[in-house]
Amino acid sequence: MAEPMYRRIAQELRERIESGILNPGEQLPTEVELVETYGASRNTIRDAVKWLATRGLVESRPGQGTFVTQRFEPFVTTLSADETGLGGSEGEGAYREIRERGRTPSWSQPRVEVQNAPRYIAERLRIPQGTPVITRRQERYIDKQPWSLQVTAYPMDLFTQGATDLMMAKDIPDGAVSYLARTLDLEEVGHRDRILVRPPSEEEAWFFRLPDDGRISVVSLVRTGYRDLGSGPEPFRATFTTFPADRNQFVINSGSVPRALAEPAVDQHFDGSQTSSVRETS
Amino acid sequence: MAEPMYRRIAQELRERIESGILNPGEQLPTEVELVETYGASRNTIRDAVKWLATRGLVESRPGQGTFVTQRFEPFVTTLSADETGLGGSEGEGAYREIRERGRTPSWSQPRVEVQNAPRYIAERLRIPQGTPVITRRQERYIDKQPWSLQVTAYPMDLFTQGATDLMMAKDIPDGAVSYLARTLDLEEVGHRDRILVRPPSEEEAWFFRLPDDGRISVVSLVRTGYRDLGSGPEPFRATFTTFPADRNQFVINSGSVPRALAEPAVDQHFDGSQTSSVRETS
DNA sequence: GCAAATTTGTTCGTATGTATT
DNA sequence: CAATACATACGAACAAATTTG
Repeated sequence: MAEPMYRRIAQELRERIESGILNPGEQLPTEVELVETYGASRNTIRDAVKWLATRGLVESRPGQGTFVTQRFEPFVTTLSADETGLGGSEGEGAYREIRERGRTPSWSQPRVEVQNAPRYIAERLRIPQGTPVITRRQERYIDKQPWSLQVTAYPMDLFTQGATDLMMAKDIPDGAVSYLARTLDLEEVGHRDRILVRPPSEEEAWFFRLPDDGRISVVSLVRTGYRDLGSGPEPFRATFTTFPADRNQFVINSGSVPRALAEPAVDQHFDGSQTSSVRETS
Repeated sequence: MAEPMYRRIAQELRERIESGILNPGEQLPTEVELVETYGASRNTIRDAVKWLATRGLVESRPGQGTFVTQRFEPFVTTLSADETGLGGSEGEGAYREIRERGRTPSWSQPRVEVQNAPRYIAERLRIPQGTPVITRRQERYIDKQPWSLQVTAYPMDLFTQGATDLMMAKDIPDGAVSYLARTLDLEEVGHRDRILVRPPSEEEAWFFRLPDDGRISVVSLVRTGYRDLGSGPEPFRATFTTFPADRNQFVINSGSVPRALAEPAVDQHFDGSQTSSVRETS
């Protein structure tokens, strides 16, 4: 009796899902059917289903029913560019990687804005909060599915000094970094990537069609690009890219590694091998 | 009337939390108090509180009350080792980074096991599933708080060929990679990191004290190390490290970047600037 | 295009159990 | 042991979304 009834029901449904009796996309019995099957009240059945829904095992749709959640096939992005410029998560290298993997990239026209740097930009560019910066924002798709949201922030200086295309709401085909190299003789001597995981913003949840309970996080990739004016590396751009965490993986190569593009890893927990006994979710 | 009552109540409580009227760790009014405040039934109040709990804003404790969730200060791990070997997420480099940041690392004695390679190991080492491998497993702490779980798998060959310490349940002070270099003249010519985000296993949820609803994911870092026997890079070890996603960030340096260790980034969404109107969570 | 049937969503009331102080 | 606070469970009614006839 330690286990409450709604949990026992949830467990049993869970086993039916994990053993493959109920396949992804399939409909669960309706609430009324479950009431009859388990001899519990409808509220208790609903508690059980909600327990499963919270854990992402099922999704309920009003007027239709409750369905086993569909998993996405993960997409792999290589953060380190190789000698040929393949990968790197940005610009043409990223799109080439997608094509190399047999899929089709597409992207929106950039939206350009001058805004007063909020904290997360100011910190990266080492400027006071509120300083005007140019931001270029783009939605990126794979096979027409929303894949990532990208925003890059540049100090206004770069525009003043002649990089006028930064303010144009059109693609820079060879990438903004090489445009800046061409135009201002500005060389990116290095960059630093930060990776963090956080709940989606409303905009992100909407764009990626994530459930509105924040259960699925986004991976936020922040790349700061540095130039050197003689006194050490100084940031001149910050790129913020977000990816839904449930269908993206990232790869970083270092030194000599196999030539082939990395395949998705099995997205699977490595539990305590044979050590752990049948410990159930308590 | 479009918005159900429990959502309006949840919204109002949420605003009280986000505006700082209710601070992290503080207790919410009890259910009975909320019943009086909002003139709703206790079940409706509970629905509102559950809505907040699902999103990780509050946590309920039986017999005590409901409290605003405490956030952790993020810890930053540098995945790319610098010239001095600082960082790199493994072995002494990782512990040096922790000390450099003014915190204290500790770790468990490794647990060594010979097990039949499950799929996620077999795929990395490119061996058939079920082949025996040596696994070394370690818990790692920062300031006594659980920080990460690490498992490294090696092919049995390495042991057979003389790397007998791999099977000893004691620390290899300078790291297993340099031990293998010393003993077998095995050079790691490169490695590939994979980063993915997934719900915690039961063991992980327990070790990291994560809520049991799987709301907080773990970041899984998979590093495959390669050697070269003349026919291109071949994997000889696979290290799986998991970190709770809500309190860890990762940094990868490339080229010339500032010397100082990277500080945590503001873990904050960049919403559609001024574009988005007052769209509420629907 | 509409009405009926189906299915989940919201809300109330009530009673009892369990954990903590 | 008593008081407090959240957890579980039942029953009932009506609302809202969707599909079907």
